Amino acid sequence: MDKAYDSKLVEGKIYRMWEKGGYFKPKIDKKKKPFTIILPPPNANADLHLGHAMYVIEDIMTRYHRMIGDPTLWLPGADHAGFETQYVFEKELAKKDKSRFDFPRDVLYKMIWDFVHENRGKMENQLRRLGFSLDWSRNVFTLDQTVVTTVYTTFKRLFDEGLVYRGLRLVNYCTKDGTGFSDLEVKHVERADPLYYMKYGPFILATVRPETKFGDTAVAVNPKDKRYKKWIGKEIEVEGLLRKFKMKVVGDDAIDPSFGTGVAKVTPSHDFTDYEIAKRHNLPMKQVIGFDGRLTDIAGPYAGLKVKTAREKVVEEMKTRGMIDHIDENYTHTVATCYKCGTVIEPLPLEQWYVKIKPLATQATKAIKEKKIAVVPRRFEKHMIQWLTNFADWNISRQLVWGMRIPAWKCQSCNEWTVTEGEEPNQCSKCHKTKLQQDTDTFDTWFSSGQWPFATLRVAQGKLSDFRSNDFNYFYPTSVMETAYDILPWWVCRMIMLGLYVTNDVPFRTVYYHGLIRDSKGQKMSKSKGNVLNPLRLIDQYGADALRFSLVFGTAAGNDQSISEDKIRGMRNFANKLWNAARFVTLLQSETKKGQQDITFKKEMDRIIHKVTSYMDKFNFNAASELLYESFWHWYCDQIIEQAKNGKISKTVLHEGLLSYLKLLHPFMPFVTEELYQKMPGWNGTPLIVSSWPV
RNA sequence: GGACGAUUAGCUCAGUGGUAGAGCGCUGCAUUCACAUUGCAGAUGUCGCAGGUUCAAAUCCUGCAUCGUCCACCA
Repeated sequence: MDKAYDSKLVEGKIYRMWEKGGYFKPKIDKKKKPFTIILPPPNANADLHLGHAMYVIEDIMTRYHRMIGDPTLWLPGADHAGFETQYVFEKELAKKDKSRFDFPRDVLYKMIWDFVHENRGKMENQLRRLGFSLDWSRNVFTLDQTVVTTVYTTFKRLFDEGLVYRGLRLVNYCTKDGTGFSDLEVKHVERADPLYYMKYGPFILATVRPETKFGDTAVAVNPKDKRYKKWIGKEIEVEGLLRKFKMKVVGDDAIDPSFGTGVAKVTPSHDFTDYEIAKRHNLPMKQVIGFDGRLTDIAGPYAGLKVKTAREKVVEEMKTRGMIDHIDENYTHTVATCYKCGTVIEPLPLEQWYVKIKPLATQATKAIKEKKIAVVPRRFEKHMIQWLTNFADWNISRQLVWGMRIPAWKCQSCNEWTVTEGEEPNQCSKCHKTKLQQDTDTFDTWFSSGQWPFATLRVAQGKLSDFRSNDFNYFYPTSVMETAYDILPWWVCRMIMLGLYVTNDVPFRTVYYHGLIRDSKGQKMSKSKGNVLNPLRLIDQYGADALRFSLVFGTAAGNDQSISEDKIRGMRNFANKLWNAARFVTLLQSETKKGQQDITFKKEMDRIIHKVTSYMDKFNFNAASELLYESFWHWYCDQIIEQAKNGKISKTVLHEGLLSYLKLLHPFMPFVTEELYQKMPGWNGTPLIVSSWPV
């Protein structure tokens, strides 16, 4: 054996041995309760980042349960990541001076498909480099036909039961990316913008968006506001930029008398509050901003201008015509922006598919409150219930090509929608006419990933070999969902809602949240900041075991952590310590002489085994790793090995102790422990990964 | 405006009722001893602040401060 542990010589070889040996596949035993984790599917076309390495917690659980004898499945997958991927692909197109509009839909789809599949293997090999014991024979892609069919079936059932409906309302629309979003994809940022006090008939009113004035259909005041009470219900005459026009005054509680002058213009097509006011007062809608982010014909000479330019021109013209009273230049407010590209989100009126959330969320909340799903750490239970209580109906339509096209066809005669489980209908379900046109939109990616736990396990449904068709019945509900807390509303809550709806059972019995990884200064890692640490580089330099151990050591569940290379180096040293302790033990000649401290040693070893096991069962991997590190280094190595040199501990007992440590440490540091286990004298030929946990 | 988290050794963080902990760093000593990716010895903290509960509080309660995160339609 070499004097130092060299991870490069070991990791590839060991992983191939595991994979070839089929050790990642569960041994199904109907009499035993399985342990199941579904890996949160990384984007198929993107490299892993350090955050993905936190899934090591799932590998720790998986390896532990495999060793205690549970039929254990950790199922891998890849996400087509609709919007994210199309966004990246469009950037690639832009480099070649092309855009998505240069290609027919099916050609574009094919191009993105190829793009994704060229990159897909990369991510999967990175998961292997981390040592993840995923059952690759069950690998699933979100666009696999069986998954698509499952998602379509759910959509149809939701539609048939009135839980999905077509609605025309204001949508969060990014005019740059050309798609609408759900509320969650909107990022609110604080910003300073001029607040224009403009003359509006008999009033002066404040607005940051004078360019939308062509879409005004009323003026609103608070009904309790004494200053304006007499105007409510009356019509006012306003000198506009285009012409003189008449405008109704309505009283509405949404108006805050203390803001501005207490008078607001109502632009129902471009403001959520105004839209609500319009609904209450039956006001017409006038769309002045188009989906291209330019003003429509309603804006007369300003038509065709982009919003920003239009605002400047409108303000300029109003200034020269004395229509602006004054401008508050120090006004700060929050603006809705696209979470991806930062463009200001325009609320625009658009017909979309919505999931009625209330009935689904009620079920989900009930399941959490009744402890059908345990939440680790506990504090996130409150977050989840808050989210479930506050969710608005979910817009699942996206104006994208990359994704599952919505299986809904609109009748050209009666305008009714026919929804199927994917097959093209030959007639309208209402009027039976045959001229139908499919919705051009695709599903929000989260609508499909929200069904991931059962969609993955149902993947075969009798179509493939037998052992897989029974997966759903055997492995569902899954044991643990382990993910970063930042996708709690996007993903976890939706999985619970859709899981309960479709399967009548929770999708997982426990949800464990890990924190985010930040750089050594505590800042969020991002490509633009240039502080991203590549997990592969760290693995190359320190070994996968060291990286893995440093991610769980000293990290409480749900807390963010700053990663530092110093820490990883320290854990590499620990792997090396393990290596050398094992080297020492293997160098010993076997003998049967008893040592006077043997009993005491065994007792302490038992205590450690018991403690670590109990920590594992309680999801306290941090405590387990610390106890193992501390006791192995400073007790087993510093004291026991020294005692063994003096004959106080027998060599047999020392050897047994080491075997226990290799087993206990295996979930955390699978490579070095496996390598050493197989080097131990008297190894019986069974790999450590499928050996039994010490008791 | 609301919610949540953090505040503990120089740095990064564990610890949730019973005499303050780890990693890294620091100081001194040790080198043909399994390991210098090492060993031995050592220093360092009124556990954010102020009250309260308790025989006992870093830990529970109340209030405050600072930092951070998420949410929220003030035009």
